[in-house]
Amino acid sequence: MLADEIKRSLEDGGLRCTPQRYAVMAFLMEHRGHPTATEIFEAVNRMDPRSSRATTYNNLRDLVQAGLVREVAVEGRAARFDAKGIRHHHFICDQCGSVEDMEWYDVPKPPSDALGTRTLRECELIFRGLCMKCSAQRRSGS
Amino acid sequence: MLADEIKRSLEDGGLRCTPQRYAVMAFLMEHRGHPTATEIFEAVNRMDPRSSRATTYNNLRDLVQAGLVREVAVEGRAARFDAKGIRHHHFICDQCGSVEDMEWYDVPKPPSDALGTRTLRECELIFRGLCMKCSAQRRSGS
DNA sequence: TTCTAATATTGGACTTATTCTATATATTAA
DNA sequence: TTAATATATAGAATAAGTCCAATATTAGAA
Repeated sequence: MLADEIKRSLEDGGLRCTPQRYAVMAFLMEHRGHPTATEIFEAVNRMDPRSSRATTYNNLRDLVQAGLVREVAVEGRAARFDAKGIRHHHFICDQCGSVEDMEWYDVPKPPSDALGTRTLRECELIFRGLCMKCSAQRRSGS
Repeated sequence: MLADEIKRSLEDGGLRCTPQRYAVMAFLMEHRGHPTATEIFEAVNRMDPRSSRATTYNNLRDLVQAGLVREVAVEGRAARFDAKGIRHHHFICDQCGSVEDMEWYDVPKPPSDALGTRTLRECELIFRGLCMKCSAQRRSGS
């Protein structure tokens, strides 16, 4: 059952399983579309229990720190979040800015002399171009 | 001479070479450290000619559209910019958030069935981990 | 259970980043 | 010159995110 799994992973991360925090985590696991903090806040408040704006931000920060959620690197002003599940790369649409998951595959690491004394944790790809919708639009005479 | 080169590249991009726009472009070419819009605005205003905040933002938008400048994909609130010159990947420090350039090397493209009808323009790598400074700090007993 | 300390939640004020609006100014083509 | 277009500007407006002090909830010990 998903509920227990979420509860356990929160506790493993050293976080109490409060209703608000649970709701954020559950929403992220069910909606793999890289929602913004505002989207998460609004979604959670359409259900019970309610959560304040500050709490939503606090919980997102805590979840990121606990390693359960990732803040996705995209340009644009609003942070986007992603429950860490299956690894994947990201495709960002030049035109509409949507962020989509792309199947994971291993990527050649940088040569160690380029890395210097940095500590490498992970390597992620960002693809850019036009998403399916914007591609179709442009082909059919923009 | 750099000045002429900048002037020409602006005009190639269909943009007039105004003093304010020139200043933004010149600053980005001389400071390859992914400055934020505010940093660029402040730097430009330490010199002549002055530029308003709105103009700085407008020019950054125009330069990105013309393909001369890239908005870097990072998490964090403020957009960061980068004069497109030599291609490179990015290293983002988990701890201090700094963004550093990493030497370019080609990356295997996704299989076309994963891509579907998307149009791919480019593929960029994001490395995560600890930068040299934060790495050293942690080694010496945090 | 009941109690307690540590953690969370809350609304609202505040800060910061960015965009918008209206107007003035400069540049280019005719 | 003139009209059309592109730019620049200050400041207001919006959006995203943070901070705070008071209150409530939670997990675990007694």
